[in-house]
Amino acid sequence: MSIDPGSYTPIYRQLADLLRVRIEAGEFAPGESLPSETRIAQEYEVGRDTVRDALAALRNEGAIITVKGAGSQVRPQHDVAVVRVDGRARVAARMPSSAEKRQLKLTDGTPVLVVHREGRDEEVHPADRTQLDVGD
Amino acid sequence: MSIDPGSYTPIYRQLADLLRVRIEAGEFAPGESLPSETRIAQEYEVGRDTVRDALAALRNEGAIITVKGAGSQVRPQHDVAVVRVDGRARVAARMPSSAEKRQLKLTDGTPVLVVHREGRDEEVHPADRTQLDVGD
DNA sequence: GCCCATTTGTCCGTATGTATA
DNA sequence: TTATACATACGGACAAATGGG
Repeated sequence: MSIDPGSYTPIYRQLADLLRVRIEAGEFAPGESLPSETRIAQEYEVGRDTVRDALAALRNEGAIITVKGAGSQVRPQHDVAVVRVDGRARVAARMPSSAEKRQLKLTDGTPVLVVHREGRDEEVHPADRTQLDVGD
Repeated sequence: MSIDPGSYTPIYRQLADLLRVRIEAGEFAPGESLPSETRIAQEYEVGRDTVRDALAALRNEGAIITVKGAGSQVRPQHDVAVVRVDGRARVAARMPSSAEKRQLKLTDGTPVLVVHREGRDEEVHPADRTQLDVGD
């Protein structure tokens, strides 16, 4: 499979799909680095900006993380903290505000879980390392 | 408040902050269009690319939605469907796969809620129009 | 239905700054 | 210190979608 410049699907999206397949196939282990943007641009014969668009898409869907100066890697799996939610509650999810993102040290593509309970403050949990245990 | 090109905070981020403030102040109602990228670029005297970076940040945090050919608008609030979750369950949140994004017609910056229950199929709900009612 | 102006999307280029190793 | 890699910011050009007339 390769890139078709004549396709109606944008190149950066085709490239993101190709990289996603390689990631899911296990070609890059979690925590392992992908090739550099320049390298990928050479391999697929596209501009670096196009590569960056593809990597941005993968970041925003939580597939990879990127560290300035160091490169991109498959998103490492965190240990999951199971948070018990007693009693009746409302649970929602959303993207963090920029303040929450800083405070909780959230990477791009990481939502938060929000727990509302009667008479209590709202709880906000990072979704990349939290599961809720609810009910009963 | 204005943009300081000499700041250590990137221009596109300063611009995103400025626009976020204007949105939160109610200058643009939900569903109401923001000025065009070109217009914003002129107003703040920055390149269109910088404006696009700022708008992308706002999209990915769920603050706005953008429609090709039509512009960006403050994210309209959906009616929330409350989904009752009976019994014990595990609840998580993550960004949708590209397939889920298409199927559920999710806009950028919209996570999904995932409900795991013993002996049942996993349930996936769009977080921009779903809340879970859990417990008891 | 069609045309047209507007607007966003895609893709490329260059240059410079900053973080990492 | 040096080299590599990503981040930011500007520019231009054309494609594609929208909406109004």
